[in-house]
Amino acid sequence: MSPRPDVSEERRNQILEAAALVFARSGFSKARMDDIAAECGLSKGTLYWYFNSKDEIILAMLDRLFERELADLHTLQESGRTATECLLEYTEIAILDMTHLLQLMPIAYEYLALAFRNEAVLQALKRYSRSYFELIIPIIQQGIDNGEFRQVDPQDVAIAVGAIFEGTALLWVYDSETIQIEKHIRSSINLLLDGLQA
Amino acid sequence: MSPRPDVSEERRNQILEAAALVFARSGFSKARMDDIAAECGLSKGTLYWYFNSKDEIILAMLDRLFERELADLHTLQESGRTATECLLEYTEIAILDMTHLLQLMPIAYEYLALAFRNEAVLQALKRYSRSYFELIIPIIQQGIDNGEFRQVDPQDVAIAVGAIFEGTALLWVYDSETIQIEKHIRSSINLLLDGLQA
DNA sequence: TTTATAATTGACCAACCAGTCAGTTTAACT
DNA sequence: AGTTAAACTGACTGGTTGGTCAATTATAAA
Repeated sequence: MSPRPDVSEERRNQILEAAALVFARSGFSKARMDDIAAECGLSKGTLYWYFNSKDEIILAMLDRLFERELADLHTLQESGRTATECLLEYTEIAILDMTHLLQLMPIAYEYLALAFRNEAVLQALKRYSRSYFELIIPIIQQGIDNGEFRQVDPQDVAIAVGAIFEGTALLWVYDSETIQIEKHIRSSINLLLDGLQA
Repeated sequence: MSPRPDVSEERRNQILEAAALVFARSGFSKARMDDIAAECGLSKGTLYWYFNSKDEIILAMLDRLFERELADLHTLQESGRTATECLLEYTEIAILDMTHLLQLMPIAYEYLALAFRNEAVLQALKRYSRSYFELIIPIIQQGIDNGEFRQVDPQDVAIAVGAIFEGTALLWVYDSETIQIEKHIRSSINLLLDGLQA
């Protein structure tokens, strides 16, 4: 029945990959559909065969980005180690993700701006955020339970950790000469961990 | 010699005020010059009398935003109090600024995205960032010198503090139901301060 | 081969909007 | 009252670009 093999998945990936590049280079609004088409070696018409609009491409691309990052975080194994070790490994994974995504950073911030005006984007962010908390709060709770950390609100700590990750990346945009993402995320997390010792 | 009184300052303010509203509402690119004109009750022609382009309005508006915030931070008096007290007061001022600027938050993130592609924007961010460090590092240094804090790198701490401010605001965008900016900035800063005690 | 249809193309269109400018109004100074 | 020039207006234009679609191509199945 299908007179040609189904290349939908391949094409969609191809398009989203190209879109990420072009959006990072020019920003969401300055990026033209023709640019994306050129970048992935397809025609504009084909983009519209696989996506209904420019906005749909933006949304799909960002969903994909977050999905990947969450997948990485879930590689974190809680095998018998201490909570401190878990948090430190978590830190290394997050740093790795971040350095991979450096070139896509501008997109992340446009996405945030978008969240104020687009319910779908906001929901995606919320899902991502909550997955993060579900992952990290139990680790901290465990640290408290086994006497490794003093009595603190695990949610407060999780938020502090998250704020350090996101905030350091943000400060790096402010001044990439002064801020070294890897070094300063590590030092901030360590300062925090020091304050948690029982 | 001037056949009419000089209203330049007044007009420029009026335009920038309106631009902030419209940009926050629609985003930089969707916002039309006609919208800004309508918002401030002037004609499009008049906007171009005071500014050469839409971009120039964006730049001026953001300079203004940062200028104000820095001015607020400089109200911080270091009069004889402890470094801890200084940092806590600093925190309260930053929280106050942030809650005032909540509705302008989307602009802040578009601005960040812009920084990757616009040297002028990047420079403005860098200036702002460095003013912040010049303000806060000495406070921490003082805390170390008088034995209030243990031996740490003051710059590392300053970066951690900054990351907590910016990062918490960012997490709030992710999930404003879970994150309470005021409460969680305070709790994170306190966790950090705990780790600094000598 | 022929057929059927999914996949692809790119010229084209219509809407949009930053920026222009010829003309009008206002108020300080004669 | 008249003169001057800054301040202001808004209809208009030209370049741009998201989205369309009639035509074309590729390929699995008959």
